[in-house]
Amino acid sequence: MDREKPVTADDFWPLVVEFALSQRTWWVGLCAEFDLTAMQGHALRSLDPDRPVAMSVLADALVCDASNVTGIVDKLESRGLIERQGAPGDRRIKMLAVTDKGRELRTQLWTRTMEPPAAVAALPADTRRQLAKVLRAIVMDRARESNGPR
Amino acid sequence: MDREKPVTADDFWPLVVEFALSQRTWWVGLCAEFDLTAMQGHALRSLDPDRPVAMSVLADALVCDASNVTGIVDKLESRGLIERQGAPGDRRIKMLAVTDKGRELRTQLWTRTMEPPAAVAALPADTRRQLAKVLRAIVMDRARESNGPR
DNA sequence: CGCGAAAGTTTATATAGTCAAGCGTTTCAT
DNA sequence: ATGAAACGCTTGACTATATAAACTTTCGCG
Repeated sequence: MDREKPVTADDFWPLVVEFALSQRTWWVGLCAEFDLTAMQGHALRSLDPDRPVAMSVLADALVCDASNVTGIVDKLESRGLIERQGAPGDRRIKMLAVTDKGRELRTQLWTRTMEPPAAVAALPADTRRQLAKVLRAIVMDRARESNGPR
Repeated sequence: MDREKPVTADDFWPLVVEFALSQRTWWVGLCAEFDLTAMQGHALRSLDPDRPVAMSVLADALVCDASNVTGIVDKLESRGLIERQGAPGDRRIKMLAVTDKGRELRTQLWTRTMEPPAAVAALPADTRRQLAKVLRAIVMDRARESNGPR
Protein backbone atom coordinates (compact mmCIF):
# COMPACT_ATOMS: atom_id res chain seq x y z
CA MET A 1 0.00 0.00 0.00
CA ASP A 2 2.31 2.73 1.22
CA ARG A 3 4.73 3.16 -1.59
CA GLU A 4 7.68 4.84 0.03
CA LYS A 5 8.19 7.52 -2.54
CA PRO A 6 10.53 10.06 -0.99
CA VAL A 7 9.18 13.51 -0.29
CA THR A 8 11.19 16.40 -1.67
CA ALA A 9 11.17 20.08 -0.90
CA ASP A 10 9.60 20.73 -4.30
CA ASP A 11 6.63 18.61 -3.35
CA PHE A 12 5.57 21.20 -0.85
CA TRP A 13 3.75 23.69 -3.01
CA PRO A 14 1.98 21.07 -5.13
CA LEU A 15 0.82 19.48 -1.91
CA VAL A 16 -0.45 22.78 -0.60
CA VAL A 17 -2.49 23.08 -3.77
CA GLU A 18 -3.76 19.53 -3.42
CA PHE A 19 -4.54 20.18 0.19
CA ALA A 20 -6.42 23.34 -0.62
CA LEU A 21 -8.53 21.49 -3.14
CA SER A 22 -9.47 18.80 -0.68
CA GLN A 23 -10.54 21.65 1.59
CA ARG A 24 -13.38 22.52 -0.72
CA THR A 25 -15.44 19.39 -0.27
CA TRP A 26 -14.64 19.24 3.41
CA TRP A 27 -16.08 22.69 4.04
CA VAL A 28 -19.07 22.12 1.80
CA GLY A 29 -19.88 18.95 3.69
CA LEU A 30 -19.47 20.61 7.04
CA CYS A 31 -21.79 23.46 6.17
CA ALA A 32 -24.31 21.03 4.73
CA GLU A 33 -24.67 19.49 8.17
CA PHE A 34 -26.28 22.76 9.20
CA ASP A 35 -28.22 23.28 5.98
CA LEU A 36 -25.85 26.00 4.94
CA THR A 37 -24.13 26.40 1.61
CA ALA A 38 -20.43 27.05 1.59
CA MET A 39 -20.87 30.78 1.12
CA GLN A 40 -23.57 31.04 3.74
CA GLY A 41 -21.23 29.25 6.11
CA HIS A 42 -18.41 31.63 5.31
CA ALA A 43 -20.74 34.56 5.84
CA LEU A 44 -21.99 33.35 9.19
CA ARG A 45 -18.44 32.58 10.20
CA SER A 46 -17.22 36.02 9.17
CA LEU A 47 -19.87 37.95 11.06
CA ASP A 48 -19.06 38.99 14.57
CA PRO A 49 -22.06 38.52 16.88
CA ASP A 50 -20.77 41.31 19.06
CA ARG A 51 -20.10 43.81 16.34
CA PRO A 52 -22.54 44.30 13.44
CA VAL A 53 -20.96 45.32 10.16
CA ALA A 54 -22.21 46.87 6.94
CA MET A 55 -23.04 44.63 4.02
CA SER A 56 -20.19 46.08 2.03
CA VAL A 57 -17.81 44.99 4.76
CA LEU A 58 -19.12 41.46 4.51
CA ALA A 59 -18.75 41.61 0.75
CA ASP A 60 -15.10 42.50 1.22
CA ALA A 61 -14.60 39.72 3.70
CA LEU A 62 -16.11 37.18 1.33
CA VAL A 63 -14.30 38.66 -1.65
CA CYS A 64 -17.46 38.78 -3.65
CA ASP A 65 -19.73 41.32 -5.23
CA ALA A 66 -22.17 43.37 -3.17
CA SER A 67 -25.04 42.22 -5.33
CA ASN A 68 -24.13 38.71 -4.42
CA VAL A 69 -24.21 39.39 -0.73
CA THR A 70 -27.81 40.51 -1.00
CA GLY A 71 -28.93 37.00 -1.82
CA ILE A 72 -26.75 35.31 0.77
CA VAL A 73 -27.94 37.67 3.47
CA ASP A 74 -31.53 37.18 2.32
CA LYS A 75 -31.22 33.47 2.92
CA LEU A 76 -29.63 33.81 6.34
CA GLU A 77 -32.13 36.45 7.36
CA SER A 78 -35.10 34.38 6.20
CA ARG A 79 -33.88 31.65 8.50
CA GLY A 80 -33.68 34.11 11.34
CA LEU A 81 -29.94 33.73 11.76
CA ILE A 82 -29.06 37.35 11.12
CA GLU A 83 -30.83 40.68 10.87
CA ARG A 84 -30.52 43.79 8.78
CA GLN A 85 -30.42 46.84 11.00
CA GLY A 86 -30.28 50.52 10.18
CA ALA A 87 -27.06 52.36 10.85
CA PRO A 88 -27.10 55.50 12.97
CA GLY A 89 -26.25 58.53 10.88
CA ASP A 90 -26.38 56.94 7.44
CA ARG A 91 -29.62 55.53 6.18
CA ARG A 92 -28.01 53.91 3.15
CA ILE A 93 -26.11 51.44 5.25
CA LYS A 94 -27.56 48.17 6.55
CA MET A 95 -25.75 46.67 9.47
CA LEU A 96 -25.74 42.91 9.79
CA ALA A 97 -26.38 41.61 13.28
CA VAL A 98 -26.30 37.98 14.32
CA THR A 99 -29.45 36.89 16.15
CA ASP A 100 -29.45 34.60 19.17
CA LYS A 101 -30.41 31.73 16.93
CA GLY A 102 -27.64 32.65 14.56
CA ARG A 103 -25.20 32.96 17.39
CA GLU A 104 -25.98 29.46 18.51
CA LEU A 105 -25.70 27.95 15.06
CA ARG A 106 -22.48 29.85 14.54
CA THR A 107 -21.05 28.34 17.69
CA GLN A 108 -22.02 24.84 16.61
CA LEU A 109 -20.51 25.40 13.20
CA TRP A 110 -17.36 26.73 14.77
CA THR A 111 -17.12 23.77 17.09
CA ARG A 112 -17.40 21.33 14.22
CA THR A 113 -14.95 23.34 12.18
CA MET A 114 -12.41 23.21 14.92
CA GLU A 115 -12.43 19.45 15.13
CA PRO A 116 -9.25 18.77 13.24
CA PRO A 117 -8.95 15.59 11.20
CA ALA A 118 -7.06 12.80 12.89
CA ALA A 119 -3.98 13.38 10.81
CA VAL A 120 -3.80 16.98 12.00
CA ALA A 121 -4.45 16.26 15.64
CA ALA A 122 -1.66 13.73 15.55
CA LEU A 123 0.90 16.31 14.48
CA PRO A 124 3.45 17.41 17.02
CA ALA A 125 2.75 20.89 18.35
CA ASP A 126 5.95 22.19 16.87
CA THR A 127 5.02 21.08 13.38
CA ARG A 128 1.60 22.64 13.69
CA ARG A 129 3.21 25.87 14.77
CA GLN A 130 5.53 25.84 11.78
CA LEU A 131 2.71 25.17 9.38
CA ALA A 132 0.64 27.87 11.01
CA LYS A 133 3.41 30.35 10.34
CA VAL A 134 3.58 29.40 6.69
CA LEU A 135 -0.15 29.49 6.20
CA ARG A 136 -0.45 32.86 7.83
CA ALA A 137 2.26 34.21 5.61
CA ILE A 138 0.47 32.88 2.53
CA VAL A 139 -2.89 34.22 3.62
CA MET A 140 -1.44 37.64 4.32
CA ASP A 141 0.43 37.51 1.05
CA ARG A 142 -2.76 36.85 -0.86
CA ALA A 143 -4.71 39.44 1.06
CA ARG A 144 -2.14 42.06 0.16
CA GLU A 145 -2.30 41.07 -3.49
CA SER A 146 -6.07 41.17 -3.77
CA ASN A 147 -6.49 44.40 -1.84
CA GLY A 148 -3.69 45.53 -4.02
CA PRO A 149 -2.66 49.10 -4.74
CA ARG A 150 -4.90 51.28 -2.61
CA MET B 1 3.12 47.11 9.93
CA ASP B 2 4.08 43.57 10.95
CA ARG B 3 2.59 43.19 14.36
CA GLU B 4 4.67 40.47 15.92
CA LYS B 5 1.86 38.40 17.33
CA PRO B 6 3.35 35.01 18.08
CA VAL B 7 2.00 32.04 16.16
CA THR B 8 0.92 29.14 18.29
CA ALA B 9 0.31 25.51 17.42
CA ASP B 10 -3.40 26.03 17.99
CA ASP B 11 -3.47 28.67 15.29
CA PHE B 12 -2.86 26.01 12.71
CA TRP B 13 -6.30 24.64 12.15
CA PRO B 14 -8.06 28.02 12.20
CA LEU B 15 -5.53 29.16 9.66
CA VAL B 16 -6.35 26.22 7.44
CA VAL B 17 -9.93 27.42 7.37
CA GLU B 18 -8.78 30.94 6.60
CA PHE B 19 -6.54 29.54 3.93
CA ALA B 20 -9.47 27.74 2.36
CA LEU B 21 -11.24 31.01 1.75
CA SER B 22 -8.24 32.74 0.26
CA GLN B 23 -7.56 29.67 -1.84
CA ARG B 24 -10.96 29.95 -3.49
CA THR B 25 -10.41 33.37 -5.00
CA TRP B 26 -6.84 32.55 -5.86
CA TRP B 27 -7.83 29.53 -7.93
CA VAL B 28 -10.79 31.28 -9.50
CA GLY B 29 -8.54 34.14 -10.57
CA LEU B 30 -5.91 31.80 -11.91
CA CYS B 31 -8.39 29.87 -14.01
CA ALA B 32 -9.97 33.09 -15.23
CA GLU B 33 -6.66 34.00 -16.84
CA PHE B 34 -7.31 31.12 -19.21
CA ASP B 35 -11.05 31.72 -19.56
CA LEU B 36 -11.78 28.72 -17.42
CA THR B 37 -14.14 28.51 -14.49
CA ALA B 38 -12.86 26.95 -11.30
CA MET B 39 -14.43 23.60 -12.04
CA GLN B 40 -13.29 23.57 -15.63
CA GLY B 41 -9.81 24.24 -14.33
CA HIS B 42 -10.09 21.41 -11.87
CA ALA B 43 -11.30 19.10 -14.60
CA LEU B 44 -8.52 19.99 -16.99
CA ARG B 45 -6.03 19.63 -14.21
CA SER B 46 -7.37 16.23 -13.21
CA LEU B 47 -7.32 14.74 -16.67
CA ASP B 48 -4.22 12.90 -17.71
CA PRO B 49 -3.30 13.70 -21.32
CA ASP B 50 -1.64 10.33 -21.60
CA ARG B 51 -4.43 8.25 -20.18
CA PRO B 52 -8.08 8.94 -21.06
CA VAL B 53 -10.56 8.16 -18.33
CA ALA B 54 -14.30 7.58 -18.18
CA MET B 55 -16.57 10.45 -17.24
CA SER B 56 -17.52 8.72 -14.04
CA VAL B 57 -13.86 8.64 -13.03
CA LEU B 58 -13.64 12.38 -13.56
CA ALA B 59 -16.81 12.82 -11.52
CA ASP B 60 -15.15 10.95 -8.66
CA ALA B 61 -12.03 13.04 -8.97
CA LEU B 62 -14.03 16.26 -8.83
CA VAL B 63 -16.27 14.88 -6.08
CA CYS B 64 -19.37 15.94 -7.93
CA ASP B 65 -22.37 14.42 -9.57
CA ALA B 66 -22.12 12.70 -12.94
CA SER B 67 -24.84 14.93 -14.32
CA ASN B 68 -22.70 17.86 -13.44
CA VAL B 69 -19.71 16.57 -15.32
CA THR B 70 -21.73 16.44 -18.50
CA GLY B 71 -21.95 20.23 -18.59
CA ILE B 72 -18.36 20.82 -17.64
CA VAL B 73 -17.13 18.41 -20.26
CA ASP B 74 -19.48 19.98 -22.80
CA LYS B 75 -17.81 23.33 -22.28
CA LEU B 76 -14.29 22.00 -22.49
CA GLU B 77 -15.12 19.94 -25.53
CA SER B 78 -16.79 22.87 -27.29
CA ARG B 79 -13.52 24.74 -26.87
CA GLY B 80 -11.65 21.82 -28.36
CA LEU B 81 -9.65 21.17 -25.21
CA ILE B 82 -10.85 17.63 -24.67
CA GLU B 83 -12.70 14.96 -26.61
CA ARG B 84 -15.26 12.30 -25.82
CA GLN B 85 -14.14 8.98 -27.22
CA GLY B 86 -15.81 5.61 -27.24
CA ALA B 87 -14.44 2.91 -25.02
CA PRO B 88 -13.48 -0.43 -26.50
CA GLY B 89 -15.74 -3.16 -25.20
CA ASP B 90 -18.35 -0.99 -23.50
CA ARG B 91 -20.40 1.40 -25.53
CA ARG B 92 -21.92 3.07 -22.48
CA ILE B 93 -18.62 4.58 -21.47
CA LYS B 94 -17.19 7.80 -22.87
CA MET B 95 -13.50 8.24 -22.39
CA LEU B 96 -12.17 11.75 -21.99
CA ALA B 97 -9.05 12.52 -23.94
CA VAL B 98 -7.10 15.76 -23.80
CA THR B 99 -6.47 17.26 -27.22
CA ASP B 100 -3.22 18.88 -28.27
CA LYS B 101 -4.76 22.27 -27.66
CA GLY B 102 -5.97 21.12 -24.27
CA ARG B 103 -2.59 19.69 -23.46
CA GLU B 104 -0.95 23.01 -24.11
CA LEU B 105 -3.44 25.00 -22.07
CA ARG B 106 -3.14 22.46 -19.30
CA THR B 107 0.61 22.94 -19.21
CA GLN B 108 0.25 26.71 -19.03
CA LEU B 109 -2.28 26.42 -16.24
CA TRP B 110 -0.03 24.04 -14.40
CA THR B 111 2.93 26.35 -14.76
CA ARG B 112 1.00 29.26 -13.30
CA THR B 113 -0.34 27.10 -10.51
CA MET B 114 3.10 25.96 -9.57
CA GLU B 115 4.47 29.44 -9.11
CA PRO B 116 4.71 29.46 -5.36
CA PRO B 117 3.87 32.65 -3.48
CA ALA B 118 6.82 34.55 -2.15
CA ALA B 119 6.14 33.35 1.35
CA VAL B 120 6.61 29.77 0.27
CA ALA B 121 9.58 30.30 -1.98
CA ALA B 122 11.37 31.96 0.90
CA LEU B 123 11.25 28.86 3.05
CA PRO B 124 14.42 26.85 3.45
CA ALA B 125 14.37 23.66 1.41
CA ASP B 126 14.56 21.51 4.47
CA THR B 127 11.51 23.13 5.99
CA ARG B 128 9.58 22.69 2.79
CA ARG B 129 10.51 19.03 2.70
CA GLN B 130 9.37 18.50 6.26
CA LEU B 131 6.10 20.28 5.72
CA ALA B 132 5.53 18.41 2.49
CA LYS B 133 5.69 15.18 4.43
CA VAL B 134 3.05 16.41 6.82
CA LEU B 135 0.73 17.63 4.12
CA ARG B 136 0.99 14.41 2.20
CA ALA B 137 -0.12 12.53 5.26
CA ILE B 138 -3.10 14.82 5.70
CA VAL B 139 -4.12 14.73 2.06
CA MET B 140 -3.95 10.95 2.00
CA ASP B 141 -5.99 10.87 5.18
CA ARG B 142 -8.72 12.97 3.63
CA ALA B 143 -8.78 10.87 0.51
CA ARG B 144 -9.20 7.74 2.60
CA GLU B 145 -12.06 9.30 4.53
CA SER B 146 -14.03 10.48 1.52
CA ASN B 147 -13.57 7.28 -0.44
CA GLY B 148 -14.66 5.72 2.77
CA PRO B 149 -15.54 2.08 3.43
CA ARG B 150 -15.36 0.41 0.08
C1' DC C 1 -29.88 73.65 -4.73
C1' DG C 2 -27.86 70.27 -7.74
C1' DC C 3 -24.25 67.14 -9.01
C1' DG C 4 -21.78 63.01 -8.30
C1' DA C 5 -20.68 59.25 -5.52
C1' DA C 6 -21.88 55.57 -2.26
C1' DA C 7 -24.74 51.48 -0.38
C1' DG C 8 -27.91 48.16 -1.55
C1' DT C 9 -31.14 46.08 -4.57
C1' DT C 10 -32.71 44.31 -8.90
C1' DT C 11 -32.45 42.06 -13.35
C1' DA C 12 -30.29 39.27 -16.82
C1' DT C 13 -27.13 35.74 -18.06
C1' DA C 14 -23.99 31.89 -17.11
C1' DT C 15 -22.05 28.33 -14.35
C1' DA C 16 -22.72 24.75 -10.85
C1' DG C 17 -24.83 21.48 -7.58
C1' DT C 18 -28.70 18.11 -6.55
C1' DC C 19 -32.17 15.09 -7.51
C1' DA C 20 -35.18 12.51 -10.36
C1' DA C 21 -36.23 10.52 -14.57
C1' DG C 22 -34.85 8.74 -19.06
C1' DC C 23 -32.22 5.97 -22.68
C1' DG C 24 -29.22 2.77 -24.43
C1' DT C 25 -25.95 -1.05 -22.77
C1' DT C 26 -24.30 -4.55 -20.25
C1' DT C 27 -24.54 -8.27 -16.64
C1' DC C 28 -26.27 -12.03 -14.73
C1' DA C 29 -29.46 -15.42 -13.01
C1' DT C 30 -32.28 -18.47 -14.61
C1' DA D 1 -31.18 -17.15 -24.54
C1' DT D 2 -33.79 -13.97 -22.38
C1' DG D 3 -35.62 -10.87 -19.16
C1' DA D 4 -34.75 -8.14 -14.99
C1' DA D 5 -31.59 -5.40 -12.77
C1' DA D 6 -27.62 -2.57 -12.77
C1' DC D 7 -24.68 0.71 -15.07
C1' DG D 8 -23.06 5.04 -17.63
C1' DC D 9 -24.33 8.99 -19.28
C1' DT D 10 -27.72 12.71 -20.49
C1' DT D 11 -31.84 15.75 -19.54
C1' DG D 12 -34.80 18.58 -17.01
C1' DA D 13 -36.31 21.17 -12.97
C1' DC D 14 -34.76 23.95 -9.08
C1' DT D 15 -31.64 26.44 -6.30
C1' DA D 16 -27.26 28.86 -5.34
C1' DT D 17 -23.62 31.63 -6.88
C1' DA D 18 -20.95 34.93 -9.90
C1' DT D 19 -20.73 39.04 -12.88
C1' DA D 20 -22.34 43.14 -15.01
C1' DA D 21 -25.54 46.77 -15.73
C1' DA D 22 -29.30 49.73 -14.52
C1' DC D 23 -31.80 51.71 -10.67
C1' DT D 24 -33.10 53.80 -5.86
C1' DT D 25 -32.22 56.07 -2.00
C1' DT D 26 -29.19 58.64 0.56
C1' DC D 27 -25.16 61.34 1.48
C1' DG D 28 -21.36 64.90 0.74
C1' DC D 29 -20.10 68.99 -1.08
C1' DG D 30 -19.50 73.10 -3.76
